[in-house]
Amino acid sequence: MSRSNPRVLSVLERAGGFASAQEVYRLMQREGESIGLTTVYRALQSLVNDKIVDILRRDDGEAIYRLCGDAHHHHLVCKGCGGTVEIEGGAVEKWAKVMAEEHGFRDVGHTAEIFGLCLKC
Amino acid sequence: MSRSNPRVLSVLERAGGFASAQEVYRLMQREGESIGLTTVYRALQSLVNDKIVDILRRDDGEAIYRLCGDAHHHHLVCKGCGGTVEIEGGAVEKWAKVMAEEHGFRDVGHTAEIFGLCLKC
DNA sequence: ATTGATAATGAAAATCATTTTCATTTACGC
DNA sequence: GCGTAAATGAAAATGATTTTCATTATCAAT
Repeated sequence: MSRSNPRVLSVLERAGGFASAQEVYRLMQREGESIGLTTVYRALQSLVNDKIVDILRRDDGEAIYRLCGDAHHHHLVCKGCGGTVEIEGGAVEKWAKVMAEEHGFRDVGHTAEIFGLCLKC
Repeated sequence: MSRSNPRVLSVLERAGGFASAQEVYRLMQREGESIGLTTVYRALQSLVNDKIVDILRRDDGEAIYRLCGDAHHHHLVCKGCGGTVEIEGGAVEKWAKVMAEEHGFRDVGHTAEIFGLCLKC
């Protein structure tokens, strides 16, 4: 019953542990892998069930799948050129943990992103 | 240019300050108000621009619009029931500011959300 | 009141991610 | 080989949201 297709997992890893179903599909196509979009969705769903990946939502509502246990980082995104810088987020981790505990939430994750204009833009 | 339809705002208030566009539309229909779905979307979008309502996402990706005070805050969202708690984010504000400065970014904003399971779920 | 410009409206069509259907193929135990 | 259950994927369906575009309301200036 496990449809956790290893090829899909591998692509997600190579994508930096962060991608939408559509992106995973496009990546595999570009690499010449033969796979259907349906299978990508099913594999990702299965990985979520197995708690190997986390599902979250982008601002536009598209689902993005993130490897669990990924030492996760945050992004500084430039609104001008779209460039991103990975940044350290210790303060955020702590904040999320404290806030969740304070309200009795469990099984918590978080997202945090900073956007602005970089030096060049 | 302000399309912040007061009828839509009123419905959102009466809905407990929390509803999706589709729900607002259905509510207004039920109350015999004549309005188009498109207008509901535009009104809500306008209210978001005017920072009168907040937009966030349900687990299924549907956008929900929520009345908010002017104070910039963050959300603790339950993956189970969709309930949200407004939380204090001083630590995040500081973090965002420091990180942006460190990389020479200007005109910065940020998003930060914590999600998990609340006590009841 | 009439005209004209501008903004608002909403029905219908388009878009796009995601899910479902279903016929076909693959894998595996016998 | 044979049969069965799982996996696959193309195509259709779904559902929220956006776009298009023709119509209507608003309102200031005459």
